[in-house]
Amino acid sequence: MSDDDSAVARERVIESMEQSAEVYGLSRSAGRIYGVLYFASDPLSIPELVDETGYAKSTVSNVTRTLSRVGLIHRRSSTGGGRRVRFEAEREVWFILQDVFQQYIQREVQTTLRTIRRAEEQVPEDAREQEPIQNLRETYEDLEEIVQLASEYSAAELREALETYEQ
Amino acid sequence: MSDDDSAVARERVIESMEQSAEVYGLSRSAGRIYGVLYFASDPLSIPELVDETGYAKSTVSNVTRTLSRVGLIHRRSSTGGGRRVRFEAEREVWFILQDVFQQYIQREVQTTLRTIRRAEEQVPEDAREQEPIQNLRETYEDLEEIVQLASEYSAAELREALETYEQ
DNA sequence: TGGTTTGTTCGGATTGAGCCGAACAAACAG
DNA sequence: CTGTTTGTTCGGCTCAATCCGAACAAACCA
Repeated sequence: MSDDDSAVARERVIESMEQSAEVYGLSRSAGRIYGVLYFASDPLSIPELVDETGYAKSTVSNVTRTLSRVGLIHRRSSTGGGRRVRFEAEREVWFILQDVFQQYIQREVQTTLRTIRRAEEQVPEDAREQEPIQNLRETYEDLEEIVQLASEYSAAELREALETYEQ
Repeated sequence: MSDDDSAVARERVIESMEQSAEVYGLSRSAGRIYGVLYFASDPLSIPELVDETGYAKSTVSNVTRTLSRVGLIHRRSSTGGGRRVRFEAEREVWFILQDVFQQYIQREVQTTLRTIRRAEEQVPEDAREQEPIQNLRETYEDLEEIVQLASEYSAAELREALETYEQ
């Protein structure tokens, strides 16, 4: 029966999202809730998400908050200013990856670079520590530039930039 | 006193490595042990690492194993085939990042892509699930190609590829 | 107004990761 | 051969994350 096939396929993809969520530093429940919203044809409320996922109301409440903060889903304050809140998935996966990129990698690279630079200023000229710190700084400067540029391109542009390089 | 300054600078960088380790899915102890080895002028044995880091012998043993597996440090079986093992840091940070890239991101992208493709084959032609799965697949195909190409370039090459694109 | 639905917040149970110390195994030194 | 050094493995402790249920607050409905 084709309905079954659809359901199975959908479940497979959602399970895959659960796993991906862990890689991105989120919980499995976050992956599942995002997945359910990704396949939903309309925005869902918290009770509906409770039905679909089997998680407790409190869990759904907390997870939707973090997912909204990170930009994976969007809060649609219900029409009429009512209390009922609905959530919609951000379906442009590339946007999500860019966000994660910026919020995690870029921040990480920048703070690391700042620390390295301060350390490099502090270390005496002839110290044994000077060279390794300098090497570290140079790599991270490359990295900062790469991450900066990469975050500005779309997936297709990025792909093309890499494919056409080295003529 | 310049020795102090060196020590402080070194400690700052190592603390930064502790933090970075967490981002890469490793423990803080892994970051510190790598850091100590990164600054060491010679390869260090487990007892020496215990002295330098303050961690228990068992912790150092376990952490060095995982760090070796991931390629962050190298096991130097002692001269003469003795039992004593020494560890040396991989100091080409870009190599490390490439490895992490390949072992985590690339693997993750590929397994996800495989799951998506299987799901896409299974889902009926006219099902509501078809389009979102197809979108997902297309993004991940771009992503796979990007990650593949990026992992083959050096930091400088990658930087240049992005900088010269679309001038 | 009183009852129902929705969403948030709190405390607690469960689980897993990280680290430790002790026991063990293997190599070496005397 | 005996004692020491080195490295691994095992069980246990602690802490943090995840999730749950209950209590609460806010909006809606009759």
